[in-house]
Amino acid sequence: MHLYETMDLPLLPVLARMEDAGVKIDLPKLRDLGDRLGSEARAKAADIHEKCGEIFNINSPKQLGKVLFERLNLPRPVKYGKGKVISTAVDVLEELAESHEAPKLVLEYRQLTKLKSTYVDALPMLVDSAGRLHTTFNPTGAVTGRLSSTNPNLQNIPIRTELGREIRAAFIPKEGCVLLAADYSQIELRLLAHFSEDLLLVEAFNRGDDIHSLTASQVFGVPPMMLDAEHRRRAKAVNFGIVYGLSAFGLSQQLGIEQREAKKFIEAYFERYEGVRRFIDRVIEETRREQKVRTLFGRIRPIPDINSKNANMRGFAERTAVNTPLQGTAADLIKLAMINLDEEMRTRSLQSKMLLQVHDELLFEVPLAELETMRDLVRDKMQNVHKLRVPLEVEIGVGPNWRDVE
DNA sequence: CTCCTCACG
DNA sequence: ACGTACGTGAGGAGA
Repeated sequence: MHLYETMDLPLLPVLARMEDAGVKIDLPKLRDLGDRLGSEARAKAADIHEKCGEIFNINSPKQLGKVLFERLNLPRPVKYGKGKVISTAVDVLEELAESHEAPKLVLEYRQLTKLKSTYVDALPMLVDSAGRLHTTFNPTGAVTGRLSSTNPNLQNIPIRTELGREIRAAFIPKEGCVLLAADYSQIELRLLAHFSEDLLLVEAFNRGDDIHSLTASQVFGVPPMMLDAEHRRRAKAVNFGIVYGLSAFGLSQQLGIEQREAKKFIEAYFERYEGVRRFIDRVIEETRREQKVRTLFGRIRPIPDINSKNANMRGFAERTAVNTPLQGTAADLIKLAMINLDEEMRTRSLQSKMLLQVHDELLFEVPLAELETMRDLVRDKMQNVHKLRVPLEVEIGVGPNWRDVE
């Protein structure tokens, strides 16, 4: 039996049904939001032009760079951006905000125009006559085995800012239904525990401990009772870094700390989580021999650059080799769960519809009469999709729109 | 078309 | 000494 037969092929009709179902959109809400974003963006632009003493196209990184670095003479970022254009990306503008009012305004302007152009203006044009929006899922969209979503991409609907969440609130269920969102909690770290068999990590997940607090306690040498929010925030970044194949530089950028300090955190981490260190070493070594990595279910990703003479390319390849089994196995697991769930829903003639998959989350439209049935079914099929050395936890939220699911 | 930027997990 | 966190898709600028 190959992956293709057990997983990728059976997933196709499931994806087709999801695409066909589509998700209902609150068009008046989007229109109101568009008006708000539009007028706020115009006001913001006028403010920027006044503070800079010049009218220019703020959307043009080239023109913006000229104004900031030549006209206003703001300090150039350390990393010049090897090209001709000096970077005006978020982290650069955040730093410049300390020297002048304009960069902060530009960031606010960018948020408004991003939300308007990419979502509020673009999505309504794709809504069908029934008020529903249909994406296309690409089953092989990502090299790791993840899906991707296009035309429109419904896997990057805003959630991180209050204003962005207004867009999410425009995703609604049809009459008589609610939306049910189910997401795997820390699935990649659980898979790291599974693969590495690291004692601390496995036992922590089996006890149901807060994993970021544990890492904070281990890395910073602070007793659990004495941890504050900042400890936990930094530990969370360390855990993310481990999954991505971290470097001291990357962690220091992420946390805004010295590279020396980041290096100490990383060393402390591997001293405590020896199983994780061995796992990373083993994956890199195996990848060097085979020039490829595999997920738990045998999905293969070639990593030819793992033996490159170019240290930079080799570094990329090594981080990729570490990350792929984690990201890729998570993708395999949710694909399997989707197949099993779809099968069960059809067998039981349920009217609920699976609508979207966002990498570690599934979204359903559920008639009120099926709510408790679906809660139990979704949790069961997702959590028990495959037996691992640690439990898989699924958080389920229900609500009148995609923002207010809890 | 490529580059930059930024939305998500 | 070098450049650096993994994986995507989309819109606007500019050539």
